[in-house]
Amino acid sequence: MKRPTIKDIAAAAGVSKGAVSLALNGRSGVSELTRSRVLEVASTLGYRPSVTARALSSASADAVGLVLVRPPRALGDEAFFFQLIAGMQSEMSCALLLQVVDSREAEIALYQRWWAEHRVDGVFLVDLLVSDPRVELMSALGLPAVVVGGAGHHGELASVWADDYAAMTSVVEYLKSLGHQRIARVAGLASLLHTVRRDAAFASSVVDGVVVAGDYTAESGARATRELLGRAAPPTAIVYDNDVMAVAGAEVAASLGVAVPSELSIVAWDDSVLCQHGRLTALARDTFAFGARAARALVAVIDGASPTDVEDVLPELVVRGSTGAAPAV
Amino acid sequence: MKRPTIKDIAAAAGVSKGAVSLALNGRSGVSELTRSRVLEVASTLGYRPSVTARALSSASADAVGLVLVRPPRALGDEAFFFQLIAGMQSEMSCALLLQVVDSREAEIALYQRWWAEHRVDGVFLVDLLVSDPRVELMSALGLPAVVVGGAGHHGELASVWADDYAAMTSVVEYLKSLGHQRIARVAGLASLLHTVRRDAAFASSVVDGVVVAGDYTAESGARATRELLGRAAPPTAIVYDNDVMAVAGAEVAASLGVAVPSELSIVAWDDSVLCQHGRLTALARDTFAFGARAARALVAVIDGASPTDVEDVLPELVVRGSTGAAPAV
DNA sequence: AGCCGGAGATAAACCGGTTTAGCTAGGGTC
DNA sequence: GACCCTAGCTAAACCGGTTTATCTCCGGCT
Repeated sequence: MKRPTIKDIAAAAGVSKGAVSLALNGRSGVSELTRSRVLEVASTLGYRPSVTARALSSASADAVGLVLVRPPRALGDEAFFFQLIAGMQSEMSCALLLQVVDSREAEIALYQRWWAEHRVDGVFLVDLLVSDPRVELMSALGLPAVVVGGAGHHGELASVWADDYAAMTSVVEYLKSLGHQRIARVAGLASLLHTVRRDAAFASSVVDGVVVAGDYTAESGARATRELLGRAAPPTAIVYDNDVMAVAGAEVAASLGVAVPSELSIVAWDDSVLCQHGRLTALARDTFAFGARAARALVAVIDGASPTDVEDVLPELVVRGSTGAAPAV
Repeated sequence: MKRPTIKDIAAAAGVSKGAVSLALNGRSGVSELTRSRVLEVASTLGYRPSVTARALSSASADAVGLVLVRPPRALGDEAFFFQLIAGMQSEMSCALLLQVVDSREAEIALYQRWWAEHRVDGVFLVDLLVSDPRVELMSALGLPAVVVGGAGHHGELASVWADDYAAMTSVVEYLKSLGHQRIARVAGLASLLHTVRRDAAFASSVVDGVVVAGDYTAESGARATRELLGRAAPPTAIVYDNDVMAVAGAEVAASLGVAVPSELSIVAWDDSVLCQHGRLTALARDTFAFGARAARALVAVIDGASPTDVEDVLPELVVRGSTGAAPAV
């Protein structure tokens, strides 16, 4: 089997390769008569331009890239990214080049390589670090990019983000209104920008708030919870940085005989089926829509729009059975 | 910024483009002296070959493809695919071109297009249909492919699969050993090959077994369960085709006041965090390892190995709190 | 001495597009 | 009628590789 090329069309239509190219791309330089003839021949031959060849002559690569730094095994449990990817796909007509690597260095090398090879038209940047070298890199390379989930403005890059600071504040206010005083937080990786944001918001709205570090795994969630509940003055409410840790925490509480929510209130960041079935109060954001928004932003930047920052809707607190009034002292 | 090309190396080393190409690819036609000189120049210049250009002259595209036919929104809940993708990535050094489309026709068109454009070196075929046109297509195109999860042999294609028939039989035997007589099944899409397999196994091992169709969504699982429990002689055990439907079914049972497992036993196909937290007995397979195996198979086929069928380990039944002895009559 | 063969290299064609330079014919201007 | 523009098209270069045809040189064999 062999696909028709631009040469075949040129021959069939009795014009030159160049004319065909002009005609197909809707550019001036050919008469309307010729253009329509070329288009007709192209469609009857079932012509599809080769993205590969086109990318070579410095045009579109018809793909955007996403690199995830993560131990591959851990990826499977993170519904967040899959939701995000699904959302991105819904707004893109091109393909997504996805690769999982195990280090930040490999990630940067990969972005450089993709750029050098004209493999992608643009990229998504996720898991933004506090001072992220990728932001600089993208500007230097001139590679269209969208920062996903990193609050604030980043160099010359477009960004799509949710206000973690305000969200954290609202969660704490909610817990306070229920009478909670000793509120703890099980945080995510400290190197990530949004962790720092949430930390800051938490610190400024809670007096004597305790923060324990986690790494998004169930084990770390369980460990942190056990540590917190074993204290002399255990917290009456815990806010977890993701759903997996929250669910693990709820189980630890149950196994220790700590009643939820009468003795301990639990809030999860990011809603999921897991929270729904565990009846956990969760800070829900529409990750799918978030991904879709990011994709729209990237497509816009690739099309030459000047980079803008898009703030996502504020996550909404979905109250379920895991939060309640603070226990009487 | 500009990456060095093969021409730059040729100039720097004082040889021709052709010689550089031969030297870099370890092919004969250049002296060892020249080869080492070229390699040295290439490394000092930081040369990286352009996959795009290489793909054009009918060589490797350094990517493999995966097309998912699915309403994008639904994708996010299917941890299965993400696990699978994560596993694939762990065994591949190249990138994965991922695209979600909404129809079988679009899927086929996309495979053809990717092939025509040399965009991928091979593809994964998932969600195999009973008589799947893609199998024929791959052979016709000569595009390396691996059938993922479709039991049995498929034309000239390699395949990686788990024995659904034996697995279903073992589940039923387990339930029978607990004394269950009225066993029902909430099936997945009838068009999929593995559904047919499981149906056949179910039919041959259960007398008067009831099968209700579902579509993997929580809603369909709930609906099917409600229907089954409303019957004159409701089943004492239900086997669901995925985890989402099983969890939904468990909730329906709870809301109807049907005790699990004393009045109703529940088994889910595919284990997940959802089942773990819902304490559901589940048929667990290591999806990550499954994906890794599929990737290895595809890499082998791309490297010219003759296609083979790899049978995955038999899924293991993880007994949790949702199954127990059948209620006394 | 004459012939053959092979190693080592180069120039050029090719992959499938885009882009630029150049050519031709027709119309308008003075 | 000479001159200039421009529309419409073609030929050719180019992107960065691979591959093939060709050319030269050198050694071995008869």
